[in-house]
Amino acid sequence: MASSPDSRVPRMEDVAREAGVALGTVSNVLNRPQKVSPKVQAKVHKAIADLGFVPNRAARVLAAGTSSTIGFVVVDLSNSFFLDMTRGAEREAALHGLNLLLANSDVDFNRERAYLELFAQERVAGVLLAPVTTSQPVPTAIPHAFPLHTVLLNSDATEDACTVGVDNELGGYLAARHLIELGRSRLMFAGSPDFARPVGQRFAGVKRAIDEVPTVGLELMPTDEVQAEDGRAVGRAVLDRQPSERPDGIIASADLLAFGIVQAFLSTSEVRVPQDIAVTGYDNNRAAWDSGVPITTLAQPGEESGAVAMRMLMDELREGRSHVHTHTVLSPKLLVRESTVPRSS
Amino acid sequence: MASSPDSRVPRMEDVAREAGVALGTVSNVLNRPQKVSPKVQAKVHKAIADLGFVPNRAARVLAAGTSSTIGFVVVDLSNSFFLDMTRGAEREAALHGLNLLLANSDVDFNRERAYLELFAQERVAGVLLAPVTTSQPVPTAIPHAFPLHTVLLNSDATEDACTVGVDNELGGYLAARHLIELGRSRLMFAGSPDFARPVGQRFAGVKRAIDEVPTVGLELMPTDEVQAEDGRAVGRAVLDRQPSERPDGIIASADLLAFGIVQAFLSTSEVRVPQDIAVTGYDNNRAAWDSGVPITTLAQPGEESGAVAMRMLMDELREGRSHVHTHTVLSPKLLVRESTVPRSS
DNA sequence: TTGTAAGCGTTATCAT
DNA sequence: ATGATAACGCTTACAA
Repeated sequence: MASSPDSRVPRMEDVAREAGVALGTVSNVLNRPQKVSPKVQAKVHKAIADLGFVPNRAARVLAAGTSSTIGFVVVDLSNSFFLDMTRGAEREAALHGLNLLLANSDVDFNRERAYLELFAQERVAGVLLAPVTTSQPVPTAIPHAFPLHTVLLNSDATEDACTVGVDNELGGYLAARHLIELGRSRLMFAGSPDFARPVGQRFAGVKRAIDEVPTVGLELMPTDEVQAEDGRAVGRAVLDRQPSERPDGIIASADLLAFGIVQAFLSTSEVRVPQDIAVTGYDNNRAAWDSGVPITTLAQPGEESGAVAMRMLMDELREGRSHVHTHTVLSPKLLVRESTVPRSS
Repeated sequence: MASSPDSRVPRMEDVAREAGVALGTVSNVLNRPQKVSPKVQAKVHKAIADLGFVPNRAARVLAAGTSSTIGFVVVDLSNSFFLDMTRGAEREAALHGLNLLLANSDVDFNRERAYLELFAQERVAGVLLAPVTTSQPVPTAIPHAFPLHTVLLNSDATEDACTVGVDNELGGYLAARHLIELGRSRLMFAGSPDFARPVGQRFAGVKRAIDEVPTVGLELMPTDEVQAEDGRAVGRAVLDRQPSERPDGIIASADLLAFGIVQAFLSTSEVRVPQDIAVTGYDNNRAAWDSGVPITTLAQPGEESGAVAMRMLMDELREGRSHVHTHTVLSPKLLVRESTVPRSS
């Protein structure tokens, strides 16, 4: 048998023949409809439908030298902050006829690099990167010397790329300020400032707020990670102390951490939240929503980050050589819930 | 100016020249290393590194006619069941040198179709699809007559494609059976069997269990959606009744629903969970984990679904014309937690 | 291993 | 609009 006689994938040439027009006309119908009369367009579209023609993007990218897809490498899709970013980016991309493809690095630096490499090979128009964060100042932005237009999300300003970040120092400050205004004076910060750069920044903000009020003290309670389990450990450690030795306000560096802390307290009747100890989280992570006691947190503008980043990327693509990297810093918003202020009803 | 004199993107030809070998040899080094001597390979790799050469996949796909990337269109990445699928699929793909790109349809049928179309245009090797579920028997599997190898996840068997699903009827049965064995006899099913096919199947399973025991009654409590808010509404409705009119066991068709129900009960002291009313959820969704009272649920094998689906897809790709669609049904597992059985300690 | 060359399915340009 | 044709960057086959 020479080759299956059936169903070869139709090409533009086949569509042209079927519609009785020139190949170039089919291409025009698809890419520059305004250059083709409505009657001819109709014929072409009918032929496309009849044949089940699906344009070949590989050929398109190769010939045109440009792609209309954007790649987004995300550090952790299970965190709603990052998932929200993809929503914002996607919405913005759709407005401009761009497609968004996702890759989950899952907090694995090697996978992050592999996906960036993949997108580079695919010659996507550009990439959005919410990088694996470490305690390093700059997250080793773009791996190879390849001209891959990249916007960094949830990142600090760097010379290598446009960035959009959230003011973590401010977030820490707002959390501490909130507790201080509620009259708390023995604060505890749960989390390790060295764990990741954002955590260190939040801690710095907390310290700034504390330094403004001499009567307020701060204690650091390091944790291994920032999961609920680590929070429960913190909670138990606090419960093991004499009541007079306990803090009256805890600033957790992540929602899941706060969640675990609250959970540990709720499992006993020794400590009431927030009456005895108020607790704040960070991220407004839906995975920690609606816990027994809703947790006061700092909402990170996820969708906005994604949308802003996508716009910055489009600017960069449009500007070409004359482009100068820019940096946007968005502000977190304090969401007061029952873990710091009892329900008023 | 003719064209920017600087940094043109290097091609294989440039690598070949730099390394002092033939173009075909560079291609071989990349695709069939065993055909090239180690010494030459080293030279080529050095040239690739020096030039910062990044192979062009568009050209590769076009020339070879095959791609090594798989597209995965996911209905709802915020549900950990589906996110787990992507992890399983990715792990399996990586084992065989395939890349996995994600697209989030976000429960939007139009976006689902658009992404499938995109993957078809990209000529990916195949696609995995966790479709938007409706109450229709078959989720209008593959949109166009294009030969896009597709495996459906979280789906019932269909003639059009390979599928891997989870036995929802069994899940409903196991949940009801569990409550019955705990001595509950006035059961309530929260959720609308018509909302989506899986819900209807879970309800059928519940009925089967109920029918096996004449002394147990079942009541249906429809909801609009399956979110925490709908659960709170169910909880309030139950609380509004006389205690004697209340169920002693509630089977929620989703974790968030169960979550809302439990929350409503916890906010009063009228009903204790599980002593007065036991509650089960469905999905083992991490978004509902670690609630005040951990919720008994049916864990869906997410990672396994993804891995199995990817393997089925690879079989399909390998078998070509002789392929016959197959169907796998995985079983959910009952995870007993405190919303049905009080902590033993 | 080399060197050559025929595709792969588009885009884009040209004169008609 | 047409018809023809040169890219685009790679894979693959072939003869040397």
